[in-house]
Amino acid sequence: MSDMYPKVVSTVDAIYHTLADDIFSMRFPPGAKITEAALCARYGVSRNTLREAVAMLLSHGLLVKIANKGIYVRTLNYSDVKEIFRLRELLELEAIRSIMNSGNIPLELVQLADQIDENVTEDSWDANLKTDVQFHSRLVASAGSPRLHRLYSAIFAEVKLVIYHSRHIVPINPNNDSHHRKLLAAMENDDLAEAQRILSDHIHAAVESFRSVFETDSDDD
Amino acid sequence: MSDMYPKVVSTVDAIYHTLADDIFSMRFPPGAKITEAALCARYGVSRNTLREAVAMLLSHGLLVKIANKGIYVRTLNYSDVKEIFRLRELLELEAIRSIMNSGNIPLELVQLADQIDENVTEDSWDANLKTDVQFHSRLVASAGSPRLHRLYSAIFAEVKLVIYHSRHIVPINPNNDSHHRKLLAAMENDDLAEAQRILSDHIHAAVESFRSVFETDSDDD
DNA sequence: ACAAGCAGGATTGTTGAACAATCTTTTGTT
DNA sequence: AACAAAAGATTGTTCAACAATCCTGCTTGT
Repeated sequence: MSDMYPKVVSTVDAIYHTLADDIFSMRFPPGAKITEAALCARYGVSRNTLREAVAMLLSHGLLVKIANKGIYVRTLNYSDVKEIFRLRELLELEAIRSIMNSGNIPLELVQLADQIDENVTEDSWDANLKTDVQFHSRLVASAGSPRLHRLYSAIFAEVKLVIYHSRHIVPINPNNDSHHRKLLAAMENDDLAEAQRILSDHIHAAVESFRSVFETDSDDD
Repeated sequence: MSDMYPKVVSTVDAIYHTLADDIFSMRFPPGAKITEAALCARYGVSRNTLREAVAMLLSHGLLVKIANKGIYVRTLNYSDVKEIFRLRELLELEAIRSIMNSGNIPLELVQLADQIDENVTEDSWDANLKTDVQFHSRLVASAGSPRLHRLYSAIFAEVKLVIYHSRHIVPINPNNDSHHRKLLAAMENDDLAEAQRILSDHIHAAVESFRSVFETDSDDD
């Protein structure tokens, strides 16, 4: 991090996001070995600062450390994807319950859902995906439970890893029939079971669409 | 950390646990201000190492940071307790589903449940509590999902904070009727609904027993 | 007497360099 | 060719320094 006039976020946070982006974009592909010295040079920060950022990435599952040996970019197989999305489902279902319990659907979510549907006809596939990711992130954030959000953060980095790494491979968009709007409608309608069913279907469909990307020979179930 | 012949765990890990213990035992009471320099002196480690440990405590919720100001020991109110135990319930229920799905109950859990019941007549209240905590921790660990365990870690430090801080205040032991054995029996019996009910009751009873300890005037439901 | 503001001290944020511990690779000897 | 020792690379940890920010208390002008 070179010159930045008034410090807005901590250097550690900035490096965290920069490094995460480099992983999402495959500039550091799965399995790649990471050396602290190389990253310090790349980002222009001290080793201590970098190590704090790396520690976060480790705790969020984007990096894997082998003691005294090295740090590697996480390699995911299809079992991992299923595990990640199962936990994601669990937490988002809780967010839905919490929001419905509070009695009002945040406008922010409605806007994001609309945005997704509007863009679906255009060829802005990447922007659409980003909005989709944001919808789910904000869904959990609006549940009003800082700890639920904390737990979600601990799995969401891997969710993004899955989504972004299959960005140009996944055969067809599984989100093109207004899942998000229907979900919010069910929540508005006070129909918890329906809302949960829509979310679960949405997530299960996503997992299924990732099968071809992450399934390898050495992968049971 | 002074002399230790062959290094077993990293210094950061050691400091993490030592500091956590100091918080659990109220040597650093809730709301206490923590200064890095003081902790470095207390534990005899460098500031960088200490900062890495503190970062973990922050991500687990035991410490709270206010930027450029200081670090404070988390102060919990009854709303926090309810939130913490709700999430704990969510994750442990998932662990139960996962274990039952795998088809066999780990012996380790049976042994811990037996140990709890055996000790309940003795006056070893503290040891019993520790075993209870361990049971739930191992329950999630044996689910065979590293990420479920990771999420659980992100909330379990606060669970321990609640339990240990009310150690000598909570009126009566809510665990004295073989909850754990009954839970395992239901799991053995392939009765998911019953197992879930037992766990939820166990947790809700615990939360209720903490009400008097954590409830303050400025605390709505 | 009292509010504004400035100076000084304390604490965090970040850097750079150093050395020990451990792992990997190369080299050297038989 | 095989095994052992030396050299190199990387992580783990420490120390010292300085910048940025916050808190405190004092000075000063009215």
